[in-house]
Amino acid sequence: MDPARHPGAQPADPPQPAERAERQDYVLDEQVGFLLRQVQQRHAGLFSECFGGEMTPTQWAVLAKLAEIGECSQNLLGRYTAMDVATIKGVVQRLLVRHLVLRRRDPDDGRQLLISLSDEGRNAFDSHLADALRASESTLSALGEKDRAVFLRCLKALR
Amino acid sequence: MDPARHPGAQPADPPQPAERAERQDYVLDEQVGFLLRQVQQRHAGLFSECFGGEMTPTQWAVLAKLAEIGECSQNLLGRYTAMDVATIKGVVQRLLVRHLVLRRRDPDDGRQLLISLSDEGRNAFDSHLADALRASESTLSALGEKDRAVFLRCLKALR
DNA sequence: GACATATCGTTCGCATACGAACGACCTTCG
DNA sequence: CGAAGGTCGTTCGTATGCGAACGATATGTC
Repeated sequence: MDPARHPGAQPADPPQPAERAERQDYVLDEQVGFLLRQVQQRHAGLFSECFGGEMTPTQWAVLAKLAEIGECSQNLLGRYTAMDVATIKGVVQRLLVRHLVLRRRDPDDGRQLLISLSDEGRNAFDSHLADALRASESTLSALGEKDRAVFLRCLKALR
Repeated sequence: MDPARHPGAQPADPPQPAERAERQDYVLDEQVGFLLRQVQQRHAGLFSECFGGEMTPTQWAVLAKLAEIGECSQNLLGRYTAMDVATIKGVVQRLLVRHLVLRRRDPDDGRQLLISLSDEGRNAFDSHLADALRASESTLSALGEKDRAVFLRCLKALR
């Protein structure tokens, strides 16, 4: 099939040359957002593959951040891992069910919940560390050394 | 993290210097997936801002692709816009409710649904074209000309 | 101490995303 | 023709992601 060709499928009235020019200038496949979404999708697939489907990128991010900084309020944890309060709540909840994290009330601030890695969670982090590195590597495998550096620098600048 | 308790009398050469180095090497904020998610989130916010909250990136992608190629089966439209069959169904459904697209059975293939822009959808595309360009521009505003070119090239290679 | 304000966590609704299973339909091969 | 296999669309379940509203708690100010 040659789906890219739809010769006369749409009348495509020609009375507005200016708009038609603009319309031609807008190629979806050249837009940052569209490309970003696709790269993220591919990464998510590779990530799931590397982890044997046992962990999502966001769940891993929470484990990794907790391993990095230790016990932390749920709210702050969300900020560190770039998750909305509603999102971090769900992620923590699912990790709780799997006994990978612990949750307790902050004795000094009744509003906060303190989240930390359980022993099981720490083991999970250690045993999946290689998977995480492979996921990052796989995602970038199409780029050379130089491009990777520039690409990562750009990502940090755009975040 | 210091379970260096080796009850037995082992030769005790440096206890896994590789693993210890690995754990320190893994900084979440340096991982491509984590950065990608954040950049995408920022873009989504800018996109919503530019469009006055009237359109999501995926909905816009469908309109833009339909404007580009004309009538198209729902399945193929999903492939063009990088959406799962379950996802494209929802997006098309929401556009249908807003009367921005039309849907009809393919007379030559009873399985397919043919999706196309309505007049209203074409107007919406035209009137939001500037918003879309502003969204792309805003997302990349932190990068110079050269970096933008490299960045976009990398994104296309990683997709 | 009391009130205004701010923060934290929860919940709801909506919108992507994807895997899996399913029925309907088309094509191909024997 | 008829069976096998492929494609298309739908549905379900699960998991992000965000805005908004809400109650509970802390803090700052008077």
